[in-house]
Amino acid sequence: MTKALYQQVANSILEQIQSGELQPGARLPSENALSEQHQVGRNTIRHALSELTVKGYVESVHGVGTFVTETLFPKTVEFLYGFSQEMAQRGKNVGSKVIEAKIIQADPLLARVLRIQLGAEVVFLNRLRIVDGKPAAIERAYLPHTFCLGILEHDFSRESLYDVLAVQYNMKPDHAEQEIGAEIATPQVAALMELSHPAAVLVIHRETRTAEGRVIEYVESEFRSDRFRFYTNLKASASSPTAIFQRFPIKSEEE
Amino acid sequence: MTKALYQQVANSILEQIQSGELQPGARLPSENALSEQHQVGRNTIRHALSELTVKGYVESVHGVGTFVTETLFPKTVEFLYGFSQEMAQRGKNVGSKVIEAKIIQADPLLARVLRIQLGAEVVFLNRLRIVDGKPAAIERAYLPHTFCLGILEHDFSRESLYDVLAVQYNMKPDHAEQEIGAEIATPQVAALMELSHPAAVLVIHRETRTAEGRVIEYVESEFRSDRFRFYTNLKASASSPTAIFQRFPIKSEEE
DNA sequence: TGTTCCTACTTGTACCTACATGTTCTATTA
DNA sequence: TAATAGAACATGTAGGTACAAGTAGGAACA
Repeated sequence: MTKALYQQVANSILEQIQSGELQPGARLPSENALSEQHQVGRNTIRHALSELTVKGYVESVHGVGTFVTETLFPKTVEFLYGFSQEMAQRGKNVGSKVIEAKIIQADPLLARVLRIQLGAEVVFLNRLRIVDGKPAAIERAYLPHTFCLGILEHDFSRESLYDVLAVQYNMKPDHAEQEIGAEIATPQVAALMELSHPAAVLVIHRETRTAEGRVIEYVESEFRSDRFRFYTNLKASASSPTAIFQRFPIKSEEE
Repeated sequence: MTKALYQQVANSILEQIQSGELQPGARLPSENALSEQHQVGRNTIRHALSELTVKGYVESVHGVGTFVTETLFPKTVEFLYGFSQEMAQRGKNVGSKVIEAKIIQADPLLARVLRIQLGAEVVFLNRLRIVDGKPAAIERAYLPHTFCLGILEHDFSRESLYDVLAVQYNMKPDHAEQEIGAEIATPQVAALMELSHPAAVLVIHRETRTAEGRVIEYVESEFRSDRFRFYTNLKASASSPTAIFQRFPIKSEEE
């Protein structure tokens, strides 16, 4: 199964960019030139360039040409790791305490988010994350059980969820979308994180997917706002990851 | 100057979505049907749908149809705009109330962030942002005065700061870095935003730069957490800086 | 009853033409 | 010399055709 022509062209150009053959700011050959080079129609070239534009690799200027994007910041500003890797990379000492780990049934929210049927089995993993000996965050992860049968036999106070998923189930997280909000910690959450009431926490909802687009997990978490900030780069030219918006209310603690 | 046909079509469909005429999950007419309805070629329809797909409003399924997106997380491919443009694009009615606008002297933090000398003149603009008639955010912007002499003569309850910077001073924001945190609103902030105490707010610190890397402004803002979330895409493709980390403490209310 | 196959319909890919619009540079003109 | 007009070339828009590929439902058959 060979890929579509426009993807081949896009890959070819992308390789030239990533190999340094095409430097940032460099001008690509014109669409007509590319059309001749690759022996495909101009539409196909435009399709390929459109893909690269959406992904932020190139920019077109009407009447002038198409250029490799100049990135002050590395293009993909954010990267996706599990909490453990993320913290380990920062030289932090990470621990986890499993509060709850069980199979539950998908409620309407979970069914919609995980793209599974209402009532289907869902792995529920509720952990307190500990950084340098102090409570830092609470993470409630929901995974479709079909993808990871028997996963609860692992001890997630020692093992990393993403490691297990990658090694045992060959499910590698590729991209995710998340929302960041602020809330007053509920008494339960405050107690677990040893916060005095009232305290503000960062509330994050995250959908993690594989490269193929399958939803691996949906995570709700609260981070201690005195220990964490989220950091983002914004860009004006290419498509950029951040936005402000109003959405559904973040649902309160379950049960 | 009338817009391009594909944009007209895209807008027409978008209006149907936003008006609720097309519910999330609903199926759009087929491309051929749309082509007949709007009396344009199928290519033009596909161009319009492609735009809507990139912006996350619709999704196409090969062989089945095109549907209004029903993800929890809309794929907002947003750019770096000022607050006004950002909100206007979402069809919100935006207003501003100038709380304070004056020249101050750079304290050590401002001097460091704005890359200017200690004590240099800084434009300070403190605004209450109003969306759809209700207080939504407080924004305290700091700009090096040398870049924008006389800027305070504008009425920023009507004019957009970014518009004035672009038109009058040719300073176009190109990229920015920001931190997102959570805090309990101070009594002053809570009062301005009509929040009952205690309330959690999203605290954002942002450094905005031109394409050349000059710092245009440093902004501190608080957003009502019941009206805003921040949205981010994460990608795992390469390894580079990460999203979560601890930074310098967000300083408390000045004065 | 249950399975298979075919058909109709959908989106996806690929090519073509034509003209509009914006930019840049060159040659002509005042 | 300086301004202008135009040529050449870039991307943008809009339309056409044809076929590939995926899906769903109904008809035919075992």
